[in-house]
Amino acid sequence: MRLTHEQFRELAAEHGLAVTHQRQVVFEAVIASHGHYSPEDIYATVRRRIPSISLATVYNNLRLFIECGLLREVTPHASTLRVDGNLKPHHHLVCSRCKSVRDIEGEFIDFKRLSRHLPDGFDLTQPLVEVFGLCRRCAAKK
Amino acid sequence: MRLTHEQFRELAAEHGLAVTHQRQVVFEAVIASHGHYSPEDIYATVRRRIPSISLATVYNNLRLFIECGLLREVTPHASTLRVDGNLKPHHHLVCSRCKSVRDIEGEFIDFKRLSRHLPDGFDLTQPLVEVFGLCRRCAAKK
DNA sequence: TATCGGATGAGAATGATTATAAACCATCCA
DNA sequence: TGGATGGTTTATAATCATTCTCATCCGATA
Ligand SMILES: [Mn+2]
Ligand SMILES: [Mn+2]
Ligand SMILES: [Zn+2]
Ligand SMILES: [Zn+2]
Repeated sequence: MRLTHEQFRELAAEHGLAVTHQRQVVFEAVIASHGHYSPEDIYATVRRRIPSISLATVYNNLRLFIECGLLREVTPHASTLRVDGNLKPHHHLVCSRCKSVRDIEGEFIDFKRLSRHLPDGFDLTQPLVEVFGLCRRCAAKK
Repeated sequence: MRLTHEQFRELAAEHGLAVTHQRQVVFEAVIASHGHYSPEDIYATVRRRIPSISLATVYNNLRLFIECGLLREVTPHASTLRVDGNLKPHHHLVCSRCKSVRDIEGEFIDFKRLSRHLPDGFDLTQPLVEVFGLCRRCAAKK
């Protein structure tokens, strides 16, 4: 996908964001990437078009886009290590906003259907699933 | 759950780990916690029993336990931010070892059944699901 | 074109985690 | 029981991703 200057201007207006050259180029780099990349990756790409851009600007804009819902965060966990002493296989329910984690019971995965969509050789012997949403408290605030 | 010295000794032997006092106390702290805590949290707990213990020891042993499968990591993503320009709702398949992320298609979640197990007020309007396993390459190595 | 508030860039600061190296100690064996 | 051995612990330094600070810049509006 390639955005015209005009399309990005409209998107930005919808979300109350000022239109700057850096912002447009960062956004386009992510959209065009078709992957799940890090800020450093994006930075490297964007520098080819704007050599003077700063890494902080990339971070700023990625955060901004994520908050607006213009981009999705692939790593929506707490940013620090958490460990679990519950060794019984179980799934987790995670709040995308406050990052709280709860155990969740129940057989709600259709493994037959899931396995049809797995890439060849992917090992799901001990499948773990995390479901993301908003906990009651965070849903109320929003 | 509370482990006797003897039980921990057996567990450690099974996994080829030396038995030390610090190691036992760290492990017990996690098992007893019934939650999803950070190394700092565990450190605070363990210090009540071993005031001289070092934070590095807590990190060392948590890592070790996770590698052995004695504990589970609640945050099995890459430790740095990743962004996704694909705005279409979709799910992810994540390799627990190399942290690679792939999009996955298909309706393999039984939301009716899932919602029966949700805590009251949890908002799943835009559900995201991550399925963890081992990619072909990592499954081959192991 | 002049003004103003938000955006940018360079570099410092922060915070989590890991690396280093010396002291320590669990285990094994004489 | 004492002594060697190698893995473990500790204190601290180093690293790395990310955020902060603030001076400068620039896009939007009139
Ligand atoms: Mn759990
Ligand atoms: Mn994706
Ligand atoms: Zn929440
Ligand atoms: Zn892998």
